[in-house]
Amino acid sequence: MAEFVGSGPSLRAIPFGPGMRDAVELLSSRQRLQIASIATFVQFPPGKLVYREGSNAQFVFIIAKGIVKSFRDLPSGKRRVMAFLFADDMFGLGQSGHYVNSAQTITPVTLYRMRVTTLTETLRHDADLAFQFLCKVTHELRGSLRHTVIVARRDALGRVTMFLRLLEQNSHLSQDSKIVVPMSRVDAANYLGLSLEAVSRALSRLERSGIIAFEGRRSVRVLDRIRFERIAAAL
Amino acid sequence: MAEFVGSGPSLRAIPFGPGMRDAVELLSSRQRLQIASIATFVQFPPGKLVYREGSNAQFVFIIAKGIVKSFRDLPSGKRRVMAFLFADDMFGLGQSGHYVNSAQTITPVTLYRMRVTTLTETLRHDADLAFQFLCKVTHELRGSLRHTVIVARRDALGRVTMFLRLLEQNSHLSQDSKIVVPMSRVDAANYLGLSLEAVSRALSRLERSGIIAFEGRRSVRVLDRIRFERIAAAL
DNA sequence: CGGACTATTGAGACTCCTCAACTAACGTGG
DNA sequence: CCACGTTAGTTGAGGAGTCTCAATAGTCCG
Repeated sequence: MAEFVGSGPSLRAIPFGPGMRDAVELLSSRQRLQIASIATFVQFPPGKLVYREGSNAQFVFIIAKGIVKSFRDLPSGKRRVMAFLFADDMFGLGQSGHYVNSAQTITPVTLYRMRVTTLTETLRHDADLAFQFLCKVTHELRGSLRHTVIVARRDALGRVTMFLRLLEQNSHLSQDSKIVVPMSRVDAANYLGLSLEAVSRALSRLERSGIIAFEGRRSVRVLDRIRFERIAAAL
Repeated sequence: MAEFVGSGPSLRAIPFGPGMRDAVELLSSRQRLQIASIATFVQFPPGKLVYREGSNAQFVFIIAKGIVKSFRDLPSGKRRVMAFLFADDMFGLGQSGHYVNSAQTITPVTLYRMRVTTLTETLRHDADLAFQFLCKVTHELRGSLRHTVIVARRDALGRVTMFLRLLEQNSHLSQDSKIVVPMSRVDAANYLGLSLEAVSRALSRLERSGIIAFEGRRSVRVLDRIRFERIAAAL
């Protein structure tokens, strides 16, 4: 088995209990080692399909590094991106042994890969670990609810603005109002339930209005935080 | 403490592991008794606010009977219904000790109420129970993803049709294509991200097209299953 | 440097939202 | 039992916004 980077996998989440705040590394070093002991270390290039919707859900994954999209293809041929997944996120929990979404890498990605059966067995014997996974999935549920709120908006401008804010909050790296947009416009559009033209137009309007400024196509800086937040909140 | 009905609380969900299918009662009778031992039995009339968004998240709830809506009020005054909750559903898992949504009863409701601290303590000492809660939250996460797919559609007709299908799958009682719609048009509209006029028009169109027939305002029968499913799938 | 892909911009059609009026249903009190 | 008021739901007309189709510009990679 390959060597594990750092101190092993982690699960970023905000617990539901009182007295804790902001993002928390859920796992103790003991728990990280425990997961590491049942996980395999795998790497993927960008654009690689990790698994396909409906296929046999053998593995659960935790991201060590990189970005993954979870998506679903609809009968019409449209594609819905259900979530963008970052470091310390978990994915691959299916339904009745089958994946409900497809998963594909966006950047080069490093994953911890565990057999569902092995993970299940481990969780059934370690209450603390199972509880941390519960916190993590609850955290993902909240993320999904936020996504629903974004998608339910009618105006493209507001959706795109909320999306940028989401990326900003997510990337621990975002310094001095610089937001990295690691995915393509098409992926963003599929996440937001918009056409890519609408995404492009909304970004253009934000730029022309002096609210944001592009630094290359994959990086934006927020110039007018007041108006930025006003648009995001005006739903 | 009041007496508990039946065999105690349950958690309906579809596990992610292999070899299981369809809705499953997650909890063993031992686990039900364990939850019952830390839960209080509470009843609410229709339209009663169970808790308010942002307030202190002291309790977690499991529904024994009745229907609850979980919603969020937006700055504009609009209301987003994030989920309708039915028997054996759990709700009240907040963030950092605060509820992220408000919860309100729709029908008369009977709830199992547990202190978060007590539940947490229990889960930390019972790996099997924690694992079942994990399955349940995973199940709710899938429900939220379905919701996102529905809301991301542009056409009101399709959204309303998918909503009816959702209700049909959810209500264990739905016999011979009769679907009970227990919530108001406004609640449905807030769930679907539509105006109530749009919901009303969509239902009217479905009825005029001969696809559904109303039996009172809160009950519909699917007459043309083929076209019904075609509309639901045509996104 | 060329080609394929990604992204931007423009014009017309369609759908939903808003505003408004109207109808139906329900519960209350006389 | 009925009249009334309140709430819920239906239907209509105009305006705003996005989607689609189409063409152009920019970018990445061989």
